[in-house]
Amino acid sequence: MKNILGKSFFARPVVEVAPDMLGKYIVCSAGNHEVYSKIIEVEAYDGPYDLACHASKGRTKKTEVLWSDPGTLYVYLVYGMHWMLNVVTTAKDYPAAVLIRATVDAVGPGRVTKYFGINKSLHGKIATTRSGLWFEDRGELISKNHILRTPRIGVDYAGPVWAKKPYRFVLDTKNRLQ
DNA sequence: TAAGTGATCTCT
DNA sequence: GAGATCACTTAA
Repeated sequence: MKNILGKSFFARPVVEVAPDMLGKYIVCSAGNHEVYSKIIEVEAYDGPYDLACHASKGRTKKTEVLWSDPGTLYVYLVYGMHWMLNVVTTAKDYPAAVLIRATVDAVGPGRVTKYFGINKSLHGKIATTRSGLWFEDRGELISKNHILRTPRIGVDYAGPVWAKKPYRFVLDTKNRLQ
């Protein structure tokens, strides 16, 4: 069973979408074949008041994609060398996104994008059609008991409240095997 | 543990 | 234009 995740999947509060993405697959078309991998770790960034979310810095040329339709890809470079892959969620004109932090084949957000060959060319592209990059539900059921919640990584600057929000979702190691 | 790397933002 | 700041990785 391979169901592509559509706009309705992403058009929900980001703290609901994020854990639901665990166990789903990222699929990326590469020439005449497809590269895919199962998602095992994500983080949620929720709106203009979340100081860890880029949208809290204001709507700029860099961040404006966050205000796009749910299912839009938000890709940007950090530390001059690592691309981060995010998916816009919730609703158009509400800036929230899920950061893909790890798959079974690539642990670490910078390594995920390297594994799939992702760069700025996907920034602003829609992820709900079978072109470029999209997400699939391959029928793997994930029990809530197997999802760990922790604070997000690398966002200490966001202040005591937002830095501590348990917006990081990790699939229990026993359930990572493909 | 710290260097590497570059886009972007916040002052001048 | 200069300086600071990053949702990180790697090698040591």
